Parts: sequence; structure tokens; C-alpha cells
Amino acid sequence: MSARSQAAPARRAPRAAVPRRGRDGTATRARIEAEALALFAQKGIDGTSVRDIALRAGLSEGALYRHFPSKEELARELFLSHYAALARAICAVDARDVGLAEKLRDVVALACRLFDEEPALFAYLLIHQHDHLRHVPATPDANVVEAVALLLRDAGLTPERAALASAMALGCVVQPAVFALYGRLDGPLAARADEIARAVTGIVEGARGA
Amino acid sequence: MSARSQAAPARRAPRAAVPRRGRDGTATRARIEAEALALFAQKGIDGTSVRDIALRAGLSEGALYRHFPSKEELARELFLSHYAALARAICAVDARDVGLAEKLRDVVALACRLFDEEPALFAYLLIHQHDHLRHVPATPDANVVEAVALLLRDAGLTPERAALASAMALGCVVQPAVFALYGRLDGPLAARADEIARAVTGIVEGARGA
DNA sequence: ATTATGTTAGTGAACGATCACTTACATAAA
DNA sequence: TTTATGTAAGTGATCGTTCACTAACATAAT
Repeated sequence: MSARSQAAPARRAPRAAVPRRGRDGTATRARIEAEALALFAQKGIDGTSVRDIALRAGLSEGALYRHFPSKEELARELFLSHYAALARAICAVDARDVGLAEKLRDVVALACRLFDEEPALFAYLLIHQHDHLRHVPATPDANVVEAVALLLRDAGLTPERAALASAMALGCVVQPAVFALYGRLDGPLAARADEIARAVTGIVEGARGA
Repeated sequence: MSARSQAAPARRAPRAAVPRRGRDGTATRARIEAEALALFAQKGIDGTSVRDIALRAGLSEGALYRHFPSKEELARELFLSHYAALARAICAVDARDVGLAEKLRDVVALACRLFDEEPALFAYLLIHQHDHLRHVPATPDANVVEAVALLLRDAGLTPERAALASAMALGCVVQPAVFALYGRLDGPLAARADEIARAVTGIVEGARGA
């Protein structure tokens, strides 16, 4: 203590020596989001305490509340933003001027890639959909389900047929992902993308033809 | 006190007049299970307190622990017993001496009927699978996934193909159920059973042929 | 018949732990 | 000086669980 106060007056240097934890722009927020996502996916939202998140993000509980108004808001924002991003990616595929089969193949491949590259994110979206689905807007650029349904309607399915077909098509991707999460399916999901896409195409063609 | 001791000696009759809450065989346990299931499905396990369950079942918190060792055990037993019952029902279909298409149609119909008749139960199994799936034995008579996989292997699919095909087949039933839960699909799911069965058959035949 | 003893199923009031969140204060940057 | 970002030490509420005790009934010895 005495050494510090003695050297205090004109000090600037010693700060830089330490790779300061805070004060690095928006990196703190990103770190909080990343750690929260990993913890939420692994232990659940209720199973994860704010202490856990703050600790792993390298700051105090109080500091976390400088970035998010509440744990619930953090969980919701995390879900809604990534869910919307996936929905927009699907819309982008739909917007391209190619055939239905190619669109379906690309959407399936997109989902498989997301699963392989960001398993924690995918698991979070999968497992906690039921906590947040009621807060998702019913627009194709914020809602994966609406995006898929729109794609099918654009391909000529009636809204009624598109509803069931989009459910089954989603199930053909989601459930293999669940299996992969629990170790019932080995290797990257992308390796199965073609077979999944074939099944999805069969379902959609069936719904269009019948 | 004086009135009671006066009438005390030869009393037996007045007991039967009152529909006593306790002492009625195993009804209490069943009531706890039913209320817990409804609450768990609606508000989640963590969102439901032991106080809630006890209140709705018409007894005190302490009494609940005469019937279940802990809230977690109650939740687990609830899941495992019903999950196993569904698995056994699927195995029973598989044991019958009929063709693959008919088996698949019956299993799909079975699941749709369960959803329509006991939505709370189905929702609980669906939403909280991830809390309990790690505790489910990997035998066909306790595990829905194993039961379906066995059915497909019995139909001639290789274990490798059966794994992915059972995932997609399950997805074709589970995801429409999720949609129905969220009001994206109207009416009883049983009304869609035939169309779902057709999709599932297509997937399985595709995996067998390829 | 009465009494002693035991079991089962219940009550309601704690208990200790945990949690989300707040407050008071510090410090560095603008 | 003001603002953004941080820390440390709280706060009150809630939760799962336990505890001491009681009511109702069964059984067997007295």
C-alpha cells in the first residue's frame, strides 16, 4: 500500500503492462454472450447462475448488469438474435433463382454446417426453443419456422399443406441433430446432409403432388 | 375435550361419513403424479415448486415426501415410466406379424392418439426429454428411440442406416406435435396420421433401397 | 373390553442454501 | 467533471428439504 501511494502522482505506465480485462470496447459483451451460451446449452438456463456466467467471463456479477438488464433478457436476446440469423439465412436461400430441390439441399446443408461449427449454439436453440418460442415474431426474417413455411409456399404448396410439410421437414433435420448431440449419430452432420436432403425433398414433393 | 371423551368409547360410524382425504389406498400418489405432470408440462420443472404441487394435490409439502424422496426423483419417475410405456407400445406393434408399412402406420397412429388424448403428458415427454434422456436405459422396452431403431432393423435396415432413418422418422412425428402444441397446426393430430405415416414410409423405404 | 404399541399419512413451521439483483464505492477515459 | 465500466458486499425472496408432532387406524397382549 505504501509503495503504491508513493508512486501514485504521475503514473500511467503500469496499467498497460497488465492485459486489462475490461475497457476493451465491446469485447466484454461478446465474452459474456459466448460464456452464457455455452453454459445455458450445457446446464440449462435455470441451472446456470449469474455468478457462473460472470466468473467465466472474467468479471463480477455487478458488472454483468452494466451490459444486460437481467438474466432472462440475456437468455432471450441470445436466442432471438441467433434464431433470427438462421431464419434470414434460410430466406436468402429461398430468394435465389434455383429449383426447389436445390433450395432444400442448401437449407439442409446450411443447418448441418451450423450444427457442426457451433454445436453449443445449435444445442441452445434446440433445447430451449420452448422457453422462447412464444416471444419470436411470426415473420420469415426472425422465425425459422416461418422462413421454411414461406419457402414451401413459394414452391407452390398451399398454406395448409405447407404447415404440415414444414413441420416434417424441420423434424428431419432437427431430430438427427438431437441424435448427434446424444452420441447416437457419429461424425459431422454435414456427412448426412445429402441423405437428409433427399428425405426432405421426398416429403415436400409428396405434399405438392398429393 | 369433555364432549369428545364423553362420546369416545364406542365410536366407529362417523368415520365412514367423511370422504377422508388420506387413507384412501394409492389415490394420493396418483393425484400427486397427475398434478405434477400438468405443472411440469406447463411451467417447467424448475418453474414448479414443491409447494405448487402439494397445494394442487391437496396436501402439505411434508406429506409429499412420504410418497416421493425428492422433487427430482418425482420428475424422473414421471418421465421414465411414461417413456417406457410408449416404448413398449411400439415394441408391441413391431412384434405383430404384418408388413413394414402397416407397422409404421400403426406406430404413427399410436403417437398421434397419445398426443391428442394426453397433451400434458406428451408435452412433458417432448419438452423435458433433454433433462432425462441421459438416464434412460438403452433397451427397446424402456427407450422410444431404441424401440423405433429395432423396428427398422427388424425390417431389414442396417444398424447404420436405421440410426439416421429412425431419427428422421421420429422427427416427422415429433415436430408436427411441437407445431400443434404451439397452435401452428389445428385439430387433432390423428387427422394427419395418414399423411405423416406416408412420409415416414417414404423415408424408411428410401433408406432400405439406397 | 381395554390398553400398549406400531404404522401410515398427514400438518405446518422452520432451516440453510442459493439466487437474481442492488447499492456504494472506485477508477480510467473522454 | 462527467461517464462508462468495474468491484465487493450486501438484500430479500424463494426454494427444496427436514423436523417435531398428530390423527387414524391395526393388532395383540392384558
